[in-house]
Amino acid sequence: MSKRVTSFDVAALAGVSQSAVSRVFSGASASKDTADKVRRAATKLGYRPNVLARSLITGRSRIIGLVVAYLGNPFYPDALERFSRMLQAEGYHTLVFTLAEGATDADADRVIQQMLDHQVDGIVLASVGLGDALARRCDTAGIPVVLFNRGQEGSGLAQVTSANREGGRKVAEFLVAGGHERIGHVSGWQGSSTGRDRTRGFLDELEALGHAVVGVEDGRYDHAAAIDATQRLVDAGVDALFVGNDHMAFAVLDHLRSELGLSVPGDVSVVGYDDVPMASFAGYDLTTVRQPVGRMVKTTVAALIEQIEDKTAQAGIIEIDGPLILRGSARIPEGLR
Amino acid sequence: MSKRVTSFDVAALAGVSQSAVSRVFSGASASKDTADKVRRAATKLGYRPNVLARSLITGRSRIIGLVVAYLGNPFYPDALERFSRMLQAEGYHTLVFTLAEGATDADADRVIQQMLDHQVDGIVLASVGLGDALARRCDTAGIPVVLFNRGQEGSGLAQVTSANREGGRKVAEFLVAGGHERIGHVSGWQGSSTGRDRTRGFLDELEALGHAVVGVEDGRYDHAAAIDATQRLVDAGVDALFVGNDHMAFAVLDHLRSELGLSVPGDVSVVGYDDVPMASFAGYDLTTVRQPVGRMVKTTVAALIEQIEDKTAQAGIIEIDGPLILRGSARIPEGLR
DNA sequence: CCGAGTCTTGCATAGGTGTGCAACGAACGC
DNA sequence: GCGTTCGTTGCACACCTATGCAAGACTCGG
Repeated sequence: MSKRVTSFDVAALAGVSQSAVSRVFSGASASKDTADKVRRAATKLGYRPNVLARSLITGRSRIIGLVVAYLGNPFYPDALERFSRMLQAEGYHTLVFTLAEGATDADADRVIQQMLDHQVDGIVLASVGLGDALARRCDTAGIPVVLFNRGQEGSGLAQVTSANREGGRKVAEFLVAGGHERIGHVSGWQGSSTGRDRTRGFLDELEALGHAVVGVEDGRYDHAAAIDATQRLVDAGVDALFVGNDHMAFAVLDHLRSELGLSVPGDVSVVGYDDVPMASFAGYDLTTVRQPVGRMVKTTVAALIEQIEDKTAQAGIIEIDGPLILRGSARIPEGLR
Repeated sequence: MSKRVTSFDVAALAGVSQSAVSRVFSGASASKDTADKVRRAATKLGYRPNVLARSLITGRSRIIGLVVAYLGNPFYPDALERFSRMLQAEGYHTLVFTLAEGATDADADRVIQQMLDHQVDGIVLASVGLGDALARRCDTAGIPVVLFNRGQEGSGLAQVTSANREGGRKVAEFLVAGGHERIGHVSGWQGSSTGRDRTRGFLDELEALGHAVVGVEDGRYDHAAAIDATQRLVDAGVDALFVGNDHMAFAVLDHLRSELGLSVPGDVSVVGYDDVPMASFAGYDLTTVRQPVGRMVKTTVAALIEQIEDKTAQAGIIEIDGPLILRGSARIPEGLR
């Protein structure tokens, strides 16, 4: 390993000052002539600017902290992959932090501190399960934050979600149009805004259509809890279930078919939320509301970068609408066939 | 936002020199007395050492580059989550790079350069799909590298995989014991060591038991390719299939049941490889060889850190054995019930 | 031909830490 | 009491780049 080549080495070979080299590589103004000389010398020596030194002085690391709780729900790996790719394209990099669901405030503080230590330029909080405290602390630290797939009322933080209430509404409309009479709901975690919003949109629309809900059980975005909830709703005699996300819906389908021997959608229709890749597998073939991950990620990145580059940028609340994807797990109304 | 507090501020308040502060926080020797004074002043001011400055001077960033190709196969998100958590526990952080499967050497170089720019202390290459060129370049750059779930013959690089040949062998033994007569194989990508090794172990054992294979088709770890392969093997009349990983096995199961109307394991037994969480879902209930992700990740991290801390450490090849998990997708021999 | 204005360039310094070196004091053996 | 050794501390510098400032080069209109 040879010694690391610095901007001074390049300057010496090119016959200019170190500042000239710096200016060429940081995009500042420089004459065509010197720029050429510098570039030639740089490639000859294999020079690359030292990111650490650069960050140290500019105070900008071009690193984004991505906090995520649980990658078992395939929606998040998908998002993570897109975040990494998109940030890479924008010249940023992704430092991943995992924070278990049951994390205490002390854990959250530790993660925040570590992100501060690395001087991340911005933070994406990508998990419903992450407590409000974390978001507040990020914001207090003066670092741009965007909540991804997660809202927080009145926090003033930027947030990008799908149109959860509208999505819930669509499902209600669809199930009623399908002629279902005893509709139940395995909700997403009611401690999260996504869970609450989907539930509210669903229930509001049911009411507007003159239908009562047979029962609402909190599945807490958890496999086992969803199965318990399903059991209770089946006991109550449902003929349709709206499940708060696909991850739970798979558990629900398995339980209905394998444990209870019920036919889907013959005995019970099931509708999920997310449209993760697996939802289209023939084994599940799940009717579900699509969260347009690509657009959500793109929007999140754009919002974050805007905040980074212009500290006065207003933090907005952005909802992205997604369609209901019709598949085989729920009876389809005549008019839509 | 107040100004950032530096070691000089702490030194002034504690009545010592800046070097004393540095020594206290970097674990060098210092008297109990000064250490106390420094710590008190530090907490009072809320001081934390600047990681960038520290990395700049020591040349160690305490950041690990994790290169991953495709998170659609749920084995990798699982591994990623564990890597992040485990590295965090060891005081390292995870910078994620995605490299599409069809990435060119130029793409690979770009990623390498970016990792070098950030002075990562080590690199984990966690994807079968990543070309050999990338691994070589990482190594040439003089940065510790460990291949995760991916081998490379004669490269001299450290690598951690499961015992793929032994795994393939177990499957052959199991299927033969189950009385299957027409055994086929949808292989993992034959361009990867994992794919080749599983296939080789499987075929060697079949031969040793006096069985011929009906057919071997390369599924290339790809959904669509696996379905094509399955179709050809079904046409050839198989009564059992060993599929190169779970991700493909799900596609195979769906195709067999939904498209071809076959019963599993009545008409065809299916065995996968990985034991991703989804394999235990009732909808698939897949018999499969477990890759012990937890131990694989732990081993990888340990090997990497050893290389980082002792540059002369020998890079070894480590294989971790995993059991065959018996579920409902393959006929179980009498003796094992 | 001159003055004003614009672009370019080098000098010097900042950014915050780790560490070699030398000095210093204390402890200790004789 | 003196020489030696060892642990502690401060000084100064290194790490590598970006940038304010001032001076120089250059353009252009009158």
